[in-house]
Amino acid sequence: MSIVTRFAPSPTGLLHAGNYRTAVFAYLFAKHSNGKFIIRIEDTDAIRSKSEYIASIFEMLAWLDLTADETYRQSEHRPRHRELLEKLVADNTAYVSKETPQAPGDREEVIRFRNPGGTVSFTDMIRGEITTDVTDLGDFIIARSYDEPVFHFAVVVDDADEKVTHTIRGGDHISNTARQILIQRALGLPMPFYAHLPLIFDHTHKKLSKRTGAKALTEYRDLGYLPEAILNYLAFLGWNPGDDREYLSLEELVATFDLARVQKGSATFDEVKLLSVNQHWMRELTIDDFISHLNEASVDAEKLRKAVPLLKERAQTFGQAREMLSGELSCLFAEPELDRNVLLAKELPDHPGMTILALKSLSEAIISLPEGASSETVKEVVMPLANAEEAKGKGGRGAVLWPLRYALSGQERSPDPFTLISILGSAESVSRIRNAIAILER
RNA sequence: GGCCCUAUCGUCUAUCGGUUAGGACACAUCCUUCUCAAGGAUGGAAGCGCGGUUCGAUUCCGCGUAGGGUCACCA
Repeated sequence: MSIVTRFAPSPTGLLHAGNYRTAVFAYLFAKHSNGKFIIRIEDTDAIRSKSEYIASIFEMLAWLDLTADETYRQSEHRPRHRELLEKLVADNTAYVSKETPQAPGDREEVIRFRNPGGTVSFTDMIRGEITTDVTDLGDFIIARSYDEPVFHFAVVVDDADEKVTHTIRGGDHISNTARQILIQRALGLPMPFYAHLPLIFDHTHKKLSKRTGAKALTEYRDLGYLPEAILNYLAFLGWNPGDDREYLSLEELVATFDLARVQKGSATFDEVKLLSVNQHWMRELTIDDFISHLNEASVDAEKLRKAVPLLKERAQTFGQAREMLSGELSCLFAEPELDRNVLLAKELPDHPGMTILALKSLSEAIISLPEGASSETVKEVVMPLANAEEAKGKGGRGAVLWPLRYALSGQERSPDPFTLISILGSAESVSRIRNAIAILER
């Protein structure tokens, strides 16, 4: 059997990670066995559905690299829905019912399904057999009018028409399944396999929802998360490959994915873990790719290239990386302002002027450095001077390295001076050191 | 409240009756070190409770408890 799965979002807002997670699972399951992955936009709610949300869904799915084999809009199927609705009413398995409107927008006439009662059960691929007593559902509404089918009806018809073999969706649909099966039977349609995914909780331990502050996936993209990280993290919420691997690419996920390893219990969305997954994937990037993701045109390109290792080691998102470029790492691109007292922080009281002497010999050593010297080379030249100071037994290496690093960075916390010099180049480094000496001599 | 689902470290999870209950993230300590970051090492940290079944239960069953989902003319 050729597998067909679908992702059926409703475009009534920007989708969050929980929504896209069902897309990820449906996609992985289909692609694992070379099946089809369908996207069906459930836009039957004409009032709340917005085209901008539809655009966003396709945009984000493309961003995640989840490509659909077919795409549909539920609203395109109106004629088909109408046809089957009429059939049901003609069969007397559904009927037009006079109503007293309870809320604004309510119709005076709706179509209700004649509930046969009894119990309905199905075998969920993740949870096993689930049985529901369908009697207490009553004669539920399946359409507001012949041209306005309600979700349960449209889903059943569309899944069948689109030849969906596996309906993979969130666990919050479990209780909808029984009534959908009832409609299926009345229509004589085949029942797909069902797989209800464990829900994703937020920090309040409730189903992820925009109402309680779940971020839209677009926000993560804008914050500088990598799609491969989101994908990786989402796939691991409620599933695991069965071994100790933690970082899998889309290709590897497709190869490994198995519904049998999907968890039954809900999982809590953990931004801290997401961050670390994202950092992993950032570190996998080549320097060029990293820079293009950074998209930071306002700084010196050559220095930026050299700063990438620093960013990879410190930033967990590209947003953070950009912040660093204008914050703690800004000294790489602009001359720092120095505070005389900080410069002298490691100066020994009985050695007035020691810092000046140290900086002077440092600048002499650094000026002779070859162009493009690596931080290791710099270290080989600078460290002996610091060690010599330590050998004197007074200030230690810090007496040399602290003023050096501060002269270069203007910050009490920064990357080590060797790395700074290798990025700044010897000329600029010496100029900054001389600037520091001038401040001390003032 | 009715119905349904779920239950291993703080979090994501491994274990498909027999393990010193493993890994990852986070955390702590140490090492490295002028600072920060990274890195390395080490450590603390879990089977919800009670009954069964069994030679043996985290694992199977029942009950309890807890949490969640769902009860729309939204999807």
